[in-house]
Amino acid sequence: MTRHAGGLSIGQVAEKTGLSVHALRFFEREGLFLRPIRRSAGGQRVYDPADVSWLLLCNRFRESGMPIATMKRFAELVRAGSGNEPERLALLEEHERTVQAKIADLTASLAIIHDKVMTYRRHVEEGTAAGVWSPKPGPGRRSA
Amino acid sequence: MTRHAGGLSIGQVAEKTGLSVHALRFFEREGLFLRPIRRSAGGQRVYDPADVSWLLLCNRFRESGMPIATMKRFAELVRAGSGNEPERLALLEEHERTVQAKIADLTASLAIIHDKVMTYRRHVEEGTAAGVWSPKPGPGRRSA
DNA sequence: GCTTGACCTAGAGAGAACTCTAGGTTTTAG
DNA sequence: CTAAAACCTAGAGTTCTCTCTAGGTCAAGC
Repeated sequence: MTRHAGGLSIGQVAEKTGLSVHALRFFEREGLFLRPIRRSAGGQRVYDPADVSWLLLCNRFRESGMPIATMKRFAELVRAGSGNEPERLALLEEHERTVQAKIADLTASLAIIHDKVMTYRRHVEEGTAAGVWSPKPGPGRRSA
Repeated sequence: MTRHAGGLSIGQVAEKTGLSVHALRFFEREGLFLRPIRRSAGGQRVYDPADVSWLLLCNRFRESGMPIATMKRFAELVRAGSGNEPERLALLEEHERTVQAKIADLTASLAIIHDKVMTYRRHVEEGTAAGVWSPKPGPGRRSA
């Protein structure tokens, strides 16, 4: 695809964003873009750098577990133009809380997992087996 | 179900673990338990307290994003009895790293999301709109 | 001008982890 | 004893997020 005023092909955008071309088309069908993607004379997609920035933000949302439906909602608000900033803010704040909660949960789980790791390390080093799970909870307790 | 020597019904286990009875049967089919679940004379499942402890650990694994296939692998190692502790340790260590990475990613995303939240807060308070996404990147830059 | 690689659409398929259904049996409470 | 609640199996269905296929079209290099 010849340069369309700084335009990028779907393949180039895929490379820059780490998303597959399939995923980019999928996102478009889902209405995640801020505006219609331009097309070349031959019908191929032409992306602007702004689309790439937006996709990078979307990627952050995705990586932090935001469902596509929510990204879509956010995109709709942005597309609707100014006036709904409080709604956008509310959406972002809620997602922020969600992410904070997720981090807290993971951190709690991590502590427990780390505990098991330490327990197993001791056992492996010392060649003992006490305190780890066994099929029939043999002589002692079962806990690691 | 009459008490089978401290045994618990599937419903009781569901309540204690927060898993649905469907999920418990599913886990069993998937081979996530450390040993076959006993059955009452009438064919109903009878769980031991040890099964509940194991499920609670499994829940931690699940909540921290461990795939069922990996939990199954861990269960298999435990079922196989002692001797494979180094393998169990390796599995746990890898999961620990995965969780750490996940927390790091989320933390990075959170920083960016928090940034956007702060930006929007300012805009909403001041009634301005500069610096936030708009459909046609109007007068200024587009970044928030 | 032709081959090769990138791109197009519409829609099917995948897989992860459940969840639910249908049709029937067992337990428990009154 | 009986009715309701809980349980059983096997297997189909759901949700989410892509991913892949089939059957072409478009673009770029030699």
